[in-house]
Amino acid sequence: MRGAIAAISRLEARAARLYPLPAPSRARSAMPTFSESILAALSKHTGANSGALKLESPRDPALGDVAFPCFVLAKERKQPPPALAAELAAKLAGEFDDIAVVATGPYLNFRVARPRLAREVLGAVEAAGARFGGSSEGAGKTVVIDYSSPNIAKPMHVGHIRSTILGASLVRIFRHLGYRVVGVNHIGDWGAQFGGLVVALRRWKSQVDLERDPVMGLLDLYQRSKEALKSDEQFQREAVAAYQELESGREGEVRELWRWVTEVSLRGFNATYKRLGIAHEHVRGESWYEPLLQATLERVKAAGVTEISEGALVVMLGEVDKGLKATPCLLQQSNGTTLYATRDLAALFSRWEEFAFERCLYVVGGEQKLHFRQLKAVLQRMNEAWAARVEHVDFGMLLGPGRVKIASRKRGEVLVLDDLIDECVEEAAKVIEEKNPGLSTKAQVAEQVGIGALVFNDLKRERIKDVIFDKREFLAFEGDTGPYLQYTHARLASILRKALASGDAALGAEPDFTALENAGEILLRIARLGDVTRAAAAKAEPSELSQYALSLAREVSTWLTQPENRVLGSEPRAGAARLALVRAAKATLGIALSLLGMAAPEEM
RNA sequence: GCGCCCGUAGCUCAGCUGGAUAGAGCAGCGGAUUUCUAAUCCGCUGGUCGGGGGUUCGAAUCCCUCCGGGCGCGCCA
Repeated sequence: MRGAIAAISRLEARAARLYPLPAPSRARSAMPTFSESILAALSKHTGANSGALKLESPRDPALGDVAFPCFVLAKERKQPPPALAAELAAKLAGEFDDIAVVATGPYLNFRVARPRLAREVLGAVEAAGARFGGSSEGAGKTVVIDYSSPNIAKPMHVGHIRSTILGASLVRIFRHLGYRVVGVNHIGDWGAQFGGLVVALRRWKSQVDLERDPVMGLLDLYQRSKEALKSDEQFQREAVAAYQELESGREGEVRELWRWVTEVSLRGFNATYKRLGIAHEHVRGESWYEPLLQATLERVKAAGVTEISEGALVVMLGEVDKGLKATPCLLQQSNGTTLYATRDLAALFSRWEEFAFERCLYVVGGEQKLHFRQLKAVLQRMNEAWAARVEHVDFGMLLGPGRVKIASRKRGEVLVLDDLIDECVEEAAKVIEEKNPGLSTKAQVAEQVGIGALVFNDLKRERIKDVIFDKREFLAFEGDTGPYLQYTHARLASILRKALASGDAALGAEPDFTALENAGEILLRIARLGDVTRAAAAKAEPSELSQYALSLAREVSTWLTQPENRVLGSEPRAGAARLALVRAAKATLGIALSLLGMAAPEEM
């Protein structure tokens, strides 16, 4: 994937040399953007603070580019909104030479002359390059994102897909905004079940294939150990002993086996992550926090918020969160052992001390809402001011067609993530064979498109919504899918490639932006990438960007299809303007795809 | 029982944090191909925004209530 990106940027650089866009430098520093101009003029004539004036988009693009609803102001002035709109329209008429103002009922609609709009938007894209839509709002701030977090000794299955894909996208989004991002993989490498696994390894190692695919072999052993734990008392005793030995920290056979299991599991995970373009900054197993558990308990106790209830150590939470009055947080069982919450609390303290994060996001399914709400409430009771920085980024469940549960662990059926990815890639390869058999990079593109379909399927709706996992639907590669976005990108790339190859007359020409008269929606859409990216980060909601990318791709596709917008071989100055639009749309769509964690192929 | 979430076209979802006539995709029907890539585009059909109250100049959006569905609820993770 890295290679492809390098190739794209080489092409970009070459294209930029051949047909430079209007120099944005002076325009950006000296001239306000059209929305700034509009806000300033409104502020001047209404006396209202420009921050209090809210601009929006007209319902119908034919009405204008930017709208100002006059209701609020009209009420203050005890004036009918349409009258105020008309009055303001008259006053503002003389303010601009390239922005038209009309009053439409209670609305004031502004339309920016296409040359100005184009210069401004295309110039901003050109100036920012790959950083377009980004900012430096996160400079000096750290965001910790806990995502994916699989358990060892089992392959990643469809159940891990949502956290992995959502988290990976959030990592990219925050990074684009200048944050230092620490992607954390909190590996489940601890627990009583490893006692059973160790015994299973001792007994049946030779009966399974641990050579070719160790993780699948381990899964087999893990399932057999679960059976044996139920029926075989000798096995049970050995398993308990093995887990005790593991917990003791003693070096020996048990520790060695456990370490080996961890290693091969991580190796397997990393192969999958590599295909998805994912690399965590911080990989740490639950086991790492074991030595900190006593100190964590002491710390909570010292804060004076614990009590003993039915023999267990708990923190009552009703006083900081009424909804939790019936559900205290258990930190230590009556037999002395610690719990899930204890471990997460230990990890949280450790992360705070290590990273002093601005936000700490847990990309974990909605089933665990109570757990994270309790963790935050414990912090609140301890008067930790940073409790508010901890967020549970919850998401809906993965369901099969007909809303039935899939990947039920109880029955031991696992839909292995790698197999699923393979299936998507194979399907993509078939479509390529059918649509574009001459493509020289078939295998690479099939990988990009297949994975793109899978990733986008998970990101296109709000994360809280359940995902109906219907292969027939997202392997169709039609409509609102990842491949649709990639295809649009490839078509734009194709135009640029052909312009370069043929030495089109538009390449050296001075752009005539009046040729972009009917491209206003696209330009306005491009201009919004920054707002959308910020919203996606603020809400921890990648679907903001998915929906944005779909809108942009739809508008671009429509525009490209109209014969009058033909780029190549048209009148050179008009062609130059259209070529500039194509370049900016491609760059913008490419950035959006990359923020979602998808490849943007040049051809497909 | 308690806590939280969801309910918009036949299906899957948008709806710019309260604004103008509620929009896409899929499915169905009908069109566009000597293609700057038809993995596309255009048109048609399809709506009591779960029901009922309320707040507001204005509600799919905010509040209350009921209905339907889901998730969770101390010694698992």
